[in-house]
Amino acid sequence: MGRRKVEIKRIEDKISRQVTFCKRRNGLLEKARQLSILCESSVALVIVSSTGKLYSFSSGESMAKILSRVEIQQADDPETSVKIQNRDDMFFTIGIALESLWHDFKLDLAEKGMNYLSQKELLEIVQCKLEEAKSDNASIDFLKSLEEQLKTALSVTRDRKTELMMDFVKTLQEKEKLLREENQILTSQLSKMKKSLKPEGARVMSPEKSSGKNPRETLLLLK
Amino acid sequence: MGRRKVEIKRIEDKISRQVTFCKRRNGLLEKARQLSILCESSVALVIVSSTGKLYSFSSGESMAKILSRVEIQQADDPETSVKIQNRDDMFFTIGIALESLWHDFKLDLAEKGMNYLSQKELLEIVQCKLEEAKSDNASIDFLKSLEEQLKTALSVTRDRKTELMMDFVKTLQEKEKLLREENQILTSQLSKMKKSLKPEGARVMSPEKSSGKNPRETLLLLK
DNA sequence: AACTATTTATAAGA
DNA sequence: TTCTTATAAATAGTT
Repeated sequence: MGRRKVEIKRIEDKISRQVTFCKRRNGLLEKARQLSILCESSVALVIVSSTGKLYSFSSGESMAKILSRVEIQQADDPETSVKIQNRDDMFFTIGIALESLWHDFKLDLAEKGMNYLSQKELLEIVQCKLEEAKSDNASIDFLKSLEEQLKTALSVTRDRKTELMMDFVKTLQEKEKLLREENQILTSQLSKMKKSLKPEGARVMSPEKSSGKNPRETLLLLK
Repeated sequence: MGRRKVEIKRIEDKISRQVTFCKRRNGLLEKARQLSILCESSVALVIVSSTGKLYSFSSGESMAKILSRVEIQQADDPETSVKIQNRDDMFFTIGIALESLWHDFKLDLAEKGMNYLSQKELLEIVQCKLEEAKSDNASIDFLKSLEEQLKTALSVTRDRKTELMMDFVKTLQEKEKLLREENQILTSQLSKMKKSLKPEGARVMSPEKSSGKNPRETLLLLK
């Protein structure tokens, strides 16, 4: 829809690519908004330009409703609930979670006395903050804290892997404790024997020779 | 763009709302695809109809690139990296994670010998499975496993907490190894001394009495 | 699910 | 950038 028909392939010219991005991005966002209103559907749209700038739209409401419906259903009958087994379920889940988070975020801002901002303005705030972070030369530790953030935000979500790891750590710590106890006993036995023996026989095979590691260093490593 | 101009407000007639949803949904998905190709941008779009059916599009590629760039930047200078402090950062993160997940999912399916499916067909599979799950009256345990799923699926994402725990586990395992070595040395020293001493003085203090745990059990625990 | 009259989006030019 | 405008594309109402 323009002066001439365009093939759908990467626009090579940088300038016109940027211009087209701007126009079509706005068009897409507007269409998303219209669809969500006209047809009472939930729409979540994220666009990231090739320069990394973020644009998004989300309708919220009814998706949040779906979410809460699912939650209620789950609460009613926790025994029949089924694990997410595959990526299909997961994608759907994430999609809803994303939408829900975004919706919450908007509510959050609204509560903080920004009731009169349009969604467009909200998005501008978000982008502005992200820009700030970038120009501060602060590379954001995005990914590393994703899990933690999710946990904070999605308080309903429980972390099984972490639990398992915690258990494993606990086991290891117990092992360590036992070993140290054993070590101590052996050491004390040894020193007592040495005392009772006095000079003879103690150096049949020195620990330094039987192992690459020096036990003193070892103990130091153990804090 | 039709026989007459329409106001952007909820379409009251159910039938025409559904028809419009179908038409505009397809239009929106196609526009999203075009934008992502023409302008090399990353686009993630989720649409949920008022009846709960899911439709989505995601471009992937360049978002994944952005993601890896962030990671590299982070790896280069872990000291200057900054925590996600607010929901803005988080939303962006989630948006990228979502997009990345979807992209991974598509790759996954493609690998599993479904190379010739169009994206449309892929989506149909997803929807079909979701429909199945619903009609099975199985309320999906969405949120409980969300975090775990994210962790499993986002192979690009490195999880700081997990990393820290892994490090911790590694340290513990090293400690364990050293302790075992030390233990072995002590044990061999002790047995040699016992041999050279023959009967006298060996049982000044038995390990079994100085500790509640039997060292043999301990060694068993250590595999 | 097609058709087609219109509206809307947008490519190119200014 | 922003606006203008010719034209392509999307789609509302109809069949």
